[in-house]
Amino acid sequence: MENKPRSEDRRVRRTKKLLAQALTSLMGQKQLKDITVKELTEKADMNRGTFYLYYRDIFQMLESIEDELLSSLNLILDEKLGETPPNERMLIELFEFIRMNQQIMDVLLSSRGDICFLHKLNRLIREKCISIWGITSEREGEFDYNYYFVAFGCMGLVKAWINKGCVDSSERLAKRVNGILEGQLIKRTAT
Amino acid sequence: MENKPRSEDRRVRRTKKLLAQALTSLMGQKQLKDITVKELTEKADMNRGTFYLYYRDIFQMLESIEDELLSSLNLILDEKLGETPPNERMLIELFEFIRMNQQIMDVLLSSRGDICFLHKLNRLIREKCISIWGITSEREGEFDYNYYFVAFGCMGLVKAWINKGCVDSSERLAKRVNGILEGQLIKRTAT
DNA sequence: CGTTACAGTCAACACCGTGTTCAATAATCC
DNA sequence: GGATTATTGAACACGGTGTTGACTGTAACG
Repeated sequence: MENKPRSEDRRVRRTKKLLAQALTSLMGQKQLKDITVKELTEKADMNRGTFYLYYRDIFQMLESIEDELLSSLNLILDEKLGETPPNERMLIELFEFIRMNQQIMDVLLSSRGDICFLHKLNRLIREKCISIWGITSEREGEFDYNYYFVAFGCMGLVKAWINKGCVDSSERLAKRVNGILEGQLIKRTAT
Repeated sequence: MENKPRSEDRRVRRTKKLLAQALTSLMGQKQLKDITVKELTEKADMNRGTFYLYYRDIFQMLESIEDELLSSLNLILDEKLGETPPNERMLIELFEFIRMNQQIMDVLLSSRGDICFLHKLNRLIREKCISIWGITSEREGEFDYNYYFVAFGCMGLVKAWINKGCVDSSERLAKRVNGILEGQLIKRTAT
C-alpha cells in the first residue's frame, strides 16, 4: 500500500485518502448498499460533487480500492516467487501484507464485505499455486478441485486469523498452512 | 426446497415464486445493487406494490430466499447425521442438494452473489464438522483454523464443481473430499 | 515570487426509484 | 355462492443521484 504515483496533485491524494478512510469506517457500521454518496462525503467533510470527480458510484470506488490492494499484493508475491523453496517465505510475506492492511482486509472479508474481492483473491492465490507447483495447462482442469479447495481454504484460514486479531505470528501461520498441505488436516490433529 | 406450507393462499405462492424466478434470472445478468424493485416486478409481470406486501427491499428478499435454502439443507444434513459413519452419506446428500438447486446456488456463489450467504454456509458446514468430530467447546478455539480451512475449502470445491456444470457424480465428489481430509492434497496428487 | 493551472466549493436543477396510500377488481377458500 | 383476501392501478411526497456553471482557493512551476 501507499504506492500512489507522486505525480498526483497533493489535493487529489488528500481527497481520495479521506474518501477511503470514510468508506472503510462506514463499512464497519453498515452494509455497502446502505451507504450513500451523500453521507460518505459528509463524513469525509467535503462537497458531494467532489466524489464524482473520481468515482462513478460507491461500488466502483470500492472496486478500485480492491484492485489497488491486490496489485500491490501481487507485486510482493512475485518478488518472492523466484526464491527456492518459495512456499515458506511467500506465505510469510502474504500474511505480513494482510497484517499491514488488517482493517480493510477485515471489512472486505466480513459479511459486510464484497464477494467480488473474494473471487479476485481466490484467483490470485490459485495462479500462484499453479506457478509454484508448475502444472501444465492441459492438466490444469484435472486439479481444479484441489486448487479451489486450497485457495478458498487459505482465505478461510486468513478469515479465522483476522477474527482473532492477527495475534498468531505470520511464521506460525505459514507453518500451519504447510502442515495442512502436507496432509495434517482435521482427522489427524483431532485425535 | 418446495417446502412452503400449504396454508398459504395459492396466489401468494404464485407471486413469491414468480418474484424468485425473476430475481434469479436478473442476478444472472447484473449485480444485485443494479436491480430495482421496478424492473423486478416488471419482469415478473406484476404490480410494483405487490412486492412490498412480502419484502422490504431486494436485499431482504434475497436474504429470505437464502435462509429458506439453508434451513432445508440443515434439515437434510441432520437426518443423515445420526448414521455411522456419517461422513460419506452426508457429503453425498450435500452434493445432491446442491445439484437440485444448481441455478440459485450458482448465482449465490458467483461474483454477482452474496457474501452473507457464503458466511452462513460456512457456519453451517463448520457446525456439522464439529458435530461429527465431536470437539468439546473449550478445545474449539484451538481448531478454528482447521475448521475454517475445511469449510471454506469445501465451498471452493463446490464452486469448482458448479463451474463445470456438476458433471462429476456426487459420489465421486464425496470420495474426493474424504481423500483431501485424509491428507491427499496438492503435493501428493501433483507428483 | 508571481502567474498559471486546476482542485474543490456552493447552489441549483431535472430525474427516477422508493415506499405508502386508497378504492376498485379479481381470485381463492370453505 | 358468499365471505375473504390478494392483487391492481393511480397518485403522492420524499430523497438520493448525477450534472451543471460560476466562484474560490491551493498547488505546481519557472
